[in-house]
Amino acid sequence: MSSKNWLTKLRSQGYRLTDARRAVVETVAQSPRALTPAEVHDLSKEQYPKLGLVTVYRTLEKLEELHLVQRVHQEQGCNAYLAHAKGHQHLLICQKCKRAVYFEGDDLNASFAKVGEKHGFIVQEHWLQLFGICEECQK
Amino acid sequence: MSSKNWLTKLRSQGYRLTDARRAVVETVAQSPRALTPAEVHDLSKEQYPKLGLVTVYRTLEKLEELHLVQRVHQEQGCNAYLAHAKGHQHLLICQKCKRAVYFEGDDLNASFAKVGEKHGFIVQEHWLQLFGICEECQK
DNA sequence: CTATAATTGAAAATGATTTTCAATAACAAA
DNA sequence: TTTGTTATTGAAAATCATTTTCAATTATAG
Repeated sequence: MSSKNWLTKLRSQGYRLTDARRAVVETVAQSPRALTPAEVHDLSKEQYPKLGLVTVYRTLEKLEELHLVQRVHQEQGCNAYLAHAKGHQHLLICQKCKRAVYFEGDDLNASFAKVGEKHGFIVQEHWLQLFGICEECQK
Repeated sequence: MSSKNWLTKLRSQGYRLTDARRAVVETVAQSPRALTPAEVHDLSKEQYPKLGLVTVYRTLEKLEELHLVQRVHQEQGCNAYLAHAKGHQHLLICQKCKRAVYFEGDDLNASFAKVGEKHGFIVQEHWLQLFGICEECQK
């Protein structure tokens, strides 16, 4: 989904479209990797220099609420945001350049339910992330 | 591994055994769920009231370094510590009581490598956690 | 028992995030 | 358009978790 659609969705939820929001949305929507609020701030200021860090936090909060971005957990921290994929997908993250790629894993659900059963649990959610080295970084 | 073994390991690494450390170790070693530093502090003070929160942080840091505990990531936060399992295991966490149970998933490695391949990645690590409701909490 | 050096807790410092607030700007309605 | 209302903004202050500093304490080697 492009940044234009994100703005449309924001608007349709009653939020106003401002230059600050446009800058944040563009930055996050086109990033190949998850970004921290501070990174979003730095990058977005190139487009809109007046942007305050507080507004970045507030905008990311709204984007998460609308499921346009998701929080990504990594060794280095758990406060980075990435454009959300449609449906339930999992992440493959490059340990070098941090590039994030979504993949489906629907065939796993059954085996997860089975693991739960074995321990008396009813499994309702799962969290799966793979870490490795991407094609680019292998060179 | 019991708290006694943890103390032995600490000692064998040259760390001194103090009442503060004994209290923290006992608390974490016998907990069925991951605990935040603040929770460890509260619980351990029952055994050793003088205990400072700073010492809890420092002790958890050492326990993590010795692979006696691991950090657990959850919706509510990513700063909770749990007794570590032997080898590489995954977690099954109850969404109600937070009880954590380890399970093996070695058969998954091959399918993870395949997913990576499909995207040009060499997969080196993975992160898997299941969330659900445990037997107790289903009642 | 003693000397040394690790460990401690309190207080201060740090860093990330949130709240407060007056000024600004988006946009619905005229 | 213009205007009025109200959401949004950025700066500064407040908060909260974590880390650092430091002088006093205490574990332990000898």
